[in-house]
Amino acid sequence: MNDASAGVQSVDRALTILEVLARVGEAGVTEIAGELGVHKSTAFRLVATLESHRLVEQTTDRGRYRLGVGVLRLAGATTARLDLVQEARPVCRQLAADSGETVNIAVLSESSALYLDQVAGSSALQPHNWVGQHIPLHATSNGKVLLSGLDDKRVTEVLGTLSRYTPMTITTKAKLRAELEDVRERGYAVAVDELEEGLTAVAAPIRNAHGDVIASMSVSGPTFRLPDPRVEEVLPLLLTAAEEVSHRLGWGHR
Amino acid sequence: MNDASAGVQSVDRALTILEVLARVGEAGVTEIAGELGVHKSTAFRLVATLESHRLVEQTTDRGRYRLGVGVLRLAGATTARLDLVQEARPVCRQLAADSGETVNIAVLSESSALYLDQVAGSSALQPHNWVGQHIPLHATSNGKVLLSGLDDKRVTEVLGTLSRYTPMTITTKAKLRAELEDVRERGYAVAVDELEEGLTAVAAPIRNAHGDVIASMSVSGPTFRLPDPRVEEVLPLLLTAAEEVSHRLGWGHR
DNA sequence: AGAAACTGTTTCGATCAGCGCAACACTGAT
DNA sequence: ATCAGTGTTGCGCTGATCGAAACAGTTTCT
Repeated sequence: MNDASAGVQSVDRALTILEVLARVGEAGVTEIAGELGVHKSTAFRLVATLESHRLVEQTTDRGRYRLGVGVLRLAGATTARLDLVQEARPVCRQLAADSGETVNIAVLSESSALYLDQVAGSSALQPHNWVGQHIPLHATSNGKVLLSGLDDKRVTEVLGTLSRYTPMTITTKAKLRAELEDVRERGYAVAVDELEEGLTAVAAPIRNAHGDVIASMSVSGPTFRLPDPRVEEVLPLLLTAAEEVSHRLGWGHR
Repeated sequence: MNDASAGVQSVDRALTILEVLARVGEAGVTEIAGELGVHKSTAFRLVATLESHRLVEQTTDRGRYRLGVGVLRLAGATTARLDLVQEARPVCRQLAADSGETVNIAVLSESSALYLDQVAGSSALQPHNWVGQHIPLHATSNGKVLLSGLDDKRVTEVLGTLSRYTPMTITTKAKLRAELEDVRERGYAVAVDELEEGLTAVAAPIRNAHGDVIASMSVSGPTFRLPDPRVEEVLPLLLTAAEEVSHRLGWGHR
């Protein structure tokens, strides 16, 4: 049922209560006691202590308990320290090392993708630095991932005209919409020679605690170095990296 | 500094550690032990237990500790269960999309405004995550709206000294009272440069089935992007959004 | 280099905090 | 009125928890 390696049991039980409440939403003292395998009174005292720190509060009607605003307060302090770039950087470094290619982090910003961070791959020729640049959404893997997090209505709002950059660029909204559907289904996006000939990129979503797509992480490099089979190799690395960052930002189960 | 009525001391100390970390961001075992007035080893064991639940994590470089992702996971569960946030979130999203600015939900908590949720606007960088923070009531549009829902007697109880943050901050109770009267009449509140220079916000009340003001919804952004005429444009969007949430909470049907 | 002064971590025995028990107050249903 | 629930509280016993001291590393000073 529980991990044997606890530490301070009393604290361990209290924290387990928080997890139980997170799972079931609301619970009474008796129910909690049952879940922990301890006596009612024990559960009560633990809950009372949690309550004194406002981590739980009891509903007015019937003495049941739920998570309280103290949690949000802690979360506020957490996100202040755990911002996207700071959390993503070590993961990006690892991914860049493992794949040997350049890794980028981008967010949606005013109808384009804004590149927030970049970690160069191990290769000799350095790509140019995208950080701070606004890049069209429809012609990049990052852009497609970011768009895939929006509903159709917002996609329409955000998209202007789909400029052509190469013969491979997607320029019709219908085709783009179909592509976005694929991205949502597969959980990643690929762009080969769509923005620039000879440039291949693959991107995956980064989600926050609510499950919203708040950013995109990509691996990119010259097309000759990233042919289809190589992309297939890199993909699982990218996906686990993006998921790792999502988890750090609170994207838990359920 | 500490409340004498603790409950389970072991748990109380552990939770205090979380609060300390929320305040200072990062701390070592020794520092934490000093703050609690306990021995190093005690602090260590408590921290280790918190770590096993991922509520704190250890920075790689130097063995210091900070709040971890477990907090965010709990926060996600908390907002999911608070009916207010759950009902408000889609409306906030829409409002953020329509206005392009950041939308917040705040409630009254312990003589200050507690920010429960935030949806970032389409602008480039995330402004500042207010969620979980306690903000002074007299210097924010949200605060004024929340105060406007109280009668004069309760306003007096809740208000302490009105600290000055900028030259625009309202610092006399008489002036604030007059402002609150205006807010009640108009049904919204504005704050330009009152908490922070260059920050403009406009807020409207969210009411429950009884008509009480239970929360406040705001649109905020840099003053240069929200001059008077722009505020006038955003206002109707905000008012209908706030009313929509109020309706979802049961306000309106007799 | 070496020592001193810091870290965080581990071990261990004494002790007091925290546990289970049982009684309590209360609500709603039978 | 009785029962079956709830959350809450006082009280002794006991083992989980605490603090001291030793350990294993860094960084800093001499």
